[in-house]
Amino acid sequence: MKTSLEQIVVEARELFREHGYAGASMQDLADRVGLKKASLYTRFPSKEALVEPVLALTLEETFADIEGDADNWLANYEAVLKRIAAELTDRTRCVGLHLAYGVPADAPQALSAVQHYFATLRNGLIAILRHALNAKRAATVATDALVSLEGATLWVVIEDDPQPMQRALKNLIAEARAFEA
Amino acid sequence: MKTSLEQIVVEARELFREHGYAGASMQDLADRVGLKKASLYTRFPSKEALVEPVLALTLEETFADIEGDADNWLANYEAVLKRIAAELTDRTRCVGLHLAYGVPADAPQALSAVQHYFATLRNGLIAILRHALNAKRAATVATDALVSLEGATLWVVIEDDPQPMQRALKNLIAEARAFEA
DNA sequence: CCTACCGATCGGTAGG
DNA sequence: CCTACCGATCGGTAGG
Repeated sequence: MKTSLEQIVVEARELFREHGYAGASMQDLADRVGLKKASLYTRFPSKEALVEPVLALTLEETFADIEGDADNWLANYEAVLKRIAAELTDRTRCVGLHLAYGVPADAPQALSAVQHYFATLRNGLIAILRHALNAKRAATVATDALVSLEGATLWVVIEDDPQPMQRALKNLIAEARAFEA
Repeated sequence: MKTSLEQIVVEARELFREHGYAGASMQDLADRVGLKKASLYTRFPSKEALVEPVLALTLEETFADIEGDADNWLANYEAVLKRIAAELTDRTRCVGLHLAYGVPADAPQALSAVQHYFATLRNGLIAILRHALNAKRAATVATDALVSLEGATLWVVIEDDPQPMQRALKNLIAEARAFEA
């Protein structure tokens, strides 16, 4: 059975999420997808080059089937937040955050992939919120929404406690409902 | 000049903060403190054993000169939150969060040190808040305060933007002031 | 897509 | 507190 690119990216994401950039090894990745390590290098030129597709896939999943210009912005906003929260709770850690913390300064491609990931995530939320808020307010609300969801992963990681995440999600949704004039 | 234990712990913390558990190497640590790697092992039996003192030192700094039973709880609460926020902004990353994400499952001493760190941090905040709130409410408020401060490190790390952290701090302090009857 | 290998580095230890 | 070393593993490559 052929090993697809997506299969490799999915497994790489799992490794980055669990072990961080430094802790994820190309040998582990090869074992997971059933290839020899050298064969990975026919698809990806380096470990660093895996970061961009890993985060691109995650963005795709987060915004799949979200119509940015529909006027049911509240439903879209709720859907995206719920997806993010569910992902962080089910998978325990946030790949993006783990990479933001762990990608070394001498991996510029990976660094900019991480920046782009969070910028796109935030911009996606801003675009939805713009239907109810002005630009400045939408930016603040989107930024703080990501702050509380990412921060809440802490308790999932260390105590296996999803309650802070659920509380954050509930508060964010309640806040958004109040925006509807 | 003798290399003190504290010097080693301080530098180990810097390495864990910057590179995470897996990315921090004992050789780097030895170079930083001016010892040969083997000499580190006369003080600490393993890399894993560094985690506990690193986090203990951080807790000490966070709660230094805070009198838990004074009735100026609001000043204490503000002081502790400001210290945490300043530390996270100045040093860019949170050691505790980086370790929470990165400590491997086969390092049980380190894992429990991380759990203990966040439990103690939260309990310290709860003890202060108990002067104004009941137990359940104090626990929720303390947990969510840590969530927003830790989450705000994201933007410090990736965009070098301290504003979400400042906003989180301001909101938490405003919230606390409202608790005063 | 493989076998086989590279130099570098990892955490940790022997022995003084 | 050092020199010198251990086996294991790292990211990556040569050559087919």
